[in-house]
Parts: sequence; structure tokens; C-alpha cells
Amino acid sequence: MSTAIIWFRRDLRLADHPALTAAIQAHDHVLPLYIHAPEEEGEWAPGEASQWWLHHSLEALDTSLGRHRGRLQIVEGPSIDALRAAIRETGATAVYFSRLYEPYLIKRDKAVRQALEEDGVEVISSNAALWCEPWEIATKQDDPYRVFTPFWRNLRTRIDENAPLDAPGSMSLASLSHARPLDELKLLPTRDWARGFGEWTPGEQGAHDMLELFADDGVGHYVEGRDIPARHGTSRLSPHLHFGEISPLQVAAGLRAHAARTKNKPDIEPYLRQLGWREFGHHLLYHFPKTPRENFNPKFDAFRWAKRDRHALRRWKQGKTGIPIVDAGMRELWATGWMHNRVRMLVASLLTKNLRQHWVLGEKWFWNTLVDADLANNAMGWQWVSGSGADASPYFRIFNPVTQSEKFDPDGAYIRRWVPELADAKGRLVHAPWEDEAYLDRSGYPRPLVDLKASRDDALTAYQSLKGARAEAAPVSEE
DNA sequence: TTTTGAGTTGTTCGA
DNA sequence: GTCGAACAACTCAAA
Repeated sequence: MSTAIIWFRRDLRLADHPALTAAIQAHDHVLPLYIHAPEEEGEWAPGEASQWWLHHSLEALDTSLGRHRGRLQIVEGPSIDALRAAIRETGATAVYFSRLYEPYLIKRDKAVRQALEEDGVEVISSNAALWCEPWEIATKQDDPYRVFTPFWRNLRTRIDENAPLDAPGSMSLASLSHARPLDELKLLPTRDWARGFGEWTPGEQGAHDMLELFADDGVGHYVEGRDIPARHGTSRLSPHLHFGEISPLQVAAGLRAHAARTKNKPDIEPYLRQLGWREFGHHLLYHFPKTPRENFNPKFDAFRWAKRDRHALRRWKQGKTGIPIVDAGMRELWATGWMHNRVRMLVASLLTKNLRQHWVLGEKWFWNTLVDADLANNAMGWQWVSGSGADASPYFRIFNPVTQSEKFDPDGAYIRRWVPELADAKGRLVHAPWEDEAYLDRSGYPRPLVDLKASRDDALTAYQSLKGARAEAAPVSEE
């Protein structure tokens, strides 16, 4: 009788799980193991919102395993010690896991693999998170891509081939004598926060429910709907994808199947293209592993950021910048652990361009407060907005939050929802309340932190100074 | 090797 | 109100 360990990390599901499927096929029993070792992720250990999600997702996985008369076995790291202890106790001869792409986790997993193989244990890893792994796709010159569109043209031709795997029908689950209760990991926030996260349902079932919702009423008018923050026009699958509660393969297959049995077939391509950005983010992180902290485009190393402004940063975090659409977004983030994509760009543009604060400051705040915080996507997004990234926005693309607000939140429904001080604002005032001094005083809403026009001009001047500078990011090759 | 076309999400200004 | 042009120059990817 043979036993294998299935080492769960961010693949917290049972269906379309190649590692789990392979382990069950080759072994009589599997030990479902989760190792808590945040120190192995260093400065990018999960933030508070992510920990909240993780807690509930582990709980959901445990419940699913309960239907197979087993429990998720939770232990503390270091990972290699925990694996060796589990191997000693169960006599497991193999460890299965799904690959991760953060540079420090690639390094850790390599070390774990090597140590276990020296012990004579078989180690098998799989792809459970991406349509295409970062090293499987390259330009004709065999370089990593740095521009999205050609990357997507290439990737798009490869993603219709595979069908997702079914969840295992039955399996025999092993257990440990020293597993710990989930609560002991203390993943839930101690302060009174995260109550507003209740709209989310972490876990595999929650992920599929969200997909169904999006397939029914969302993907069909995604192109217009995704830009309206007052609506649920986006998929809201990002945290589910981050924790691997659902795979992009399942998402694409699910949308395709749903479209096939709908009368007027919705066009799912624009949404798939957005998932392509998720893949692109992983591609970039793998080939340019320093981009979570350093400019992708080294030309930006010469950029003159404004002096660090703690006061402004605090007001930005609290949603008290005095610019309604920005404050609405920052408050939505604090209340729900999530922010609409369009608004993410606006708050990031204000911080990095109007306030000229370094993009890493915003990246760190998002890391702590987003339930979907993902190193690849977060770094790519901040660098894109600040102009330092791959496929960076042109220097002159500085969002005007008032114009954007009028365009994408025309009646101010989103602002009124998150900024109640402005609930009764009339007409244009909901977007720019400072245009009526008397109203502004009455509302109790703060004056704007910056003059939008003057700060825009300042930012343009600062970007001018980069002209002529040139440099190029060099990819880091394997080994 | 050289050339060519293109590059997620914008804003402002003047006709 | 609507529309088109200007806003830099550079690098990427493919032919």
C-alpha cells in the first residue's frame, strides 16, 4: 500500500487539479497537507486581506475533503521539515504539488525538491495555475515577450486544446497525529476589519458560483460593463484565481460551454484577453524577477519622484484625498478587500503622477489590503500606471479623475455609495465638489489634496527630464 | 541586417 | 456638443 503527499499551496481546489489526479492514480492513499510558512515568502508574505481569504479558503477545502472522510492536515513550516516529518509518519514515497512562479518560491521549491530527492522521495510538480507557463512561450528570437499584444497573439493560439480534469470521484485520505487546527494559524485580523468582506465566498464552490454569475450576466456585455465601477461588470474572479480555487482553463471552458447553450452567443474573447494579462504578468515576473521592487524600464531610475509625503500617503490610504472617485475607490478597497479595475488605475495615477509618490508605496498598500493581491499582477499594474513598466503607458497619459468619473460613473452612483458625505451632491458636484465652496463646507467632505491641473503639469515636466535617457531591462535566464 | 508597423485602458485644445 | 490632431521618442517583434 503506497501513500503520497499532496502539498497544497495556492491550488486550493479538487477539480482540474493535475497534481492531485496524478497522486491518486499512482498511490493508494494521499495525505492532503498544508504547510504554514509565511517567513519563506519574506517581504511578500500574504498581507492581511489575503490572510483573511486564505483562512476561509482552507476552511472550504477542509470541508470538501470531509466529503471524502478526511481532513486537510495543517502544520507549520519550515516546509522541508514539515514534509520530512509527514513522510516519516505516513511512509509516503512521493510528494506532489502545483508550481508557483514567485522568484523566492521557485527557489524554495527547488531546494525542497533537491532535499527530498536526496532522501529518495519522488517529487512531482504540475501546472495548475496558467494556460501556458512562462518558459513555454517566447518570441521567434527565443526571447521573453515584453509587449502584451504579440504575447497574446501567440498565447491565444494555444489555449483551446486542453479540457479541465474532473474532481476525483473517490480517494482514500491519510492523516497526521500532530496536525493543527486552522484557527491556530491566526490568519484572521485581530482588529475590527474585514466585516465588509462578507460579500465574498472564498473556496472552490464560491469560485464556481462567481463564474456562473459572470457567465449568466456579465461576459456578454463585458466590453462596456467592465468600465462601470457602480456595476458588477467584471468577473470578480481575481481572488479565486489567485488562490487556485479555479483554474483559467476551467474559466475558459466554463464560459465557452455556457456560451454554447445560450441563444445569442456572447463574445467571450475580450474577457479571455484580460486573463491573458494575468498570464503576461506571470511571464514578466518569471523572466524579470526584480520587477516587484525595481523599475522594469531602468530609464525610470532617473525619474525625480517628489519627496516622500507621509501626510498625503495617509490621506490617500484613508480615502480622504478630496477627489471623490479616488476616495470612493480607496474606501471600497478598505471595506471589501477589492477595488474595481478602472478605479485602481485612477487611484494609482493620482498617487504616482499627481502626487508623484513612488509606485512601490502604492504597491505595498494594495498588497496588504487586496484579497486578490498577487505579486505578478500587482507589480505589473503599478509599473504600467507609473509608466516604468512593460508596455508602459505613454508619459502623457495622466488620468483626469474628474473626466474619468463623469465618463464611467456618470450619475455618481459609485461615489455616493462609498462617499456618503456626497450622497446629496447635485449634478457635476458629485465629481468635483470643490466647485461650490458653500456646498463643500456643508458636506464635510475634504478639500482636494492637490490641484489637478498644476500637479499634472508638474508631472509632465518631470517626465520631460527622462527624454533621451535610455537603457534596457535584461531578462534573467534560467539557472 | 535592416526595415516596418505597432504599442490596453488619455487629455487638451481649437475648429 | 463633437471631432481630429497633437502630445516624444523609443523599443519591440516580425518579416
